[in-house]
Amino acid sequence: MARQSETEKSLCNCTALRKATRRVSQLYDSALEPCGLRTTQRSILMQIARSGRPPPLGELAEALVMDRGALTHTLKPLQRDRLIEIRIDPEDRRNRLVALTAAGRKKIAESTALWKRAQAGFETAFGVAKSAALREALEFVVSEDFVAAFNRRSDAKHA
Amino acid sequence: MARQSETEKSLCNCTALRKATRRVSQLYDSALEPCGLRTTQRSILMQIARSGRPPPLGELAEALVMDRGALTHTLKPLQRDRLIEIRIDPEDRRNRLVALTAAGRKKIAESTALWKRAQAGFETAFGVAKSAALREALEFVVSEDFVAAFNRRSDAKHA
DNA sequence: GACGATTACTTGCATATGCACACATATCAT
DNA sequence: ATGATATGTGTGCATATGCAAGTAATCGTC
Repeated sequence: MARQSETEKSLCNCTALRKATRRVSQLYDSALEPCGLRTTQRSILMQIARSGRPPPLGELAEALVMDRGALTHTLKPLQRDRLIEIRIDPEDRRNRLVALTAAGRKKIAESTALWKRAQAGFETAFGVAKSAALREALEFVVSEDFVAAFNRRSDAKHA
Repeated sequence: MARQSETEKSLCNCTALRKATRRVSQLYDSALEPCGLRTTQRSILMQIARSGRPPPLGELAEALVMDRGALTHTLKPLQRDRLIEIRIDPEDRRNRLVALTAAGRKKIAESTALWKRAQAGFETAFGVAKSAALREALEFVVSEDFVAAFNRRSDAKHA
């Protein structure tokens, strides 16, 4: 008797992603808790480390698929805890270079064992191969190609 | 010459999810912008509608894979804008029943055309079948089975 | 029928994010 | 040089979330 809308599950891809992210973030954050880092914070520190040099804020934001302003805010706690340092680029004084401190590197090391446990939990539960496939799918969603295709379709707006 | 950690991509499933969610949320929110709802807000209204009756806050939070406290906060703007109403359950005065108002239903209707465009953009870019598969994968990640399996593995803690 | 345990929320505090607007610095055409 | 532009950030405001501690209402039990 119930109308369809009252019983069917949500088909929204965005909602599905947000739900899953809430759940998984809770699990990873819980695992990381002993080291005092959140997943987001660790991902920022790791991205800086992977850059091999202190990246300008904009580049870091882009790598993290994050708004510049949002990143500025998010860096505050890390800066306060002396895990990172923000310097003005002498080459171009508009740039802010985000650098890991010694404490930052140490914190990464400290968090890695905890992260591995969470990651192992995920891969055990979801499957190693399926996890890799999922990451690949999500990477595509984040790519320029995806965004372009998305907009090409929905730009059938009223522009 | 670069150390591996400086060049390899992140393998963190949680980070991958968060990145993708940021991107996709931006796209959907942008599409929904004309109606004044965010994806999260729309997903809340839709979940209430699907319930078929005003659900207690806790049940709503669970359906949305969201913390109760977080949901309480998130409902504030919707309540302020009179899209929902929160009533005390006469059957059990501890419960808060979250009900759609007429304006809420109207807002859902208003947002649906916009949502469909965003959803179509996603499905065009990612593929209809792959989208369905992705949602299914994400649904599993959200399930109790997944959480149980995740914890079984990572509970090799020091408890 | 009062007391302790349980359940359902609310609040306060902190981080996570995005957007629009204000600022500073760099570039470039004239 | 100089003003118009372009670029890279910082800030303020609003929503999104989670957790811990406090509060209210219910229940089970003696």
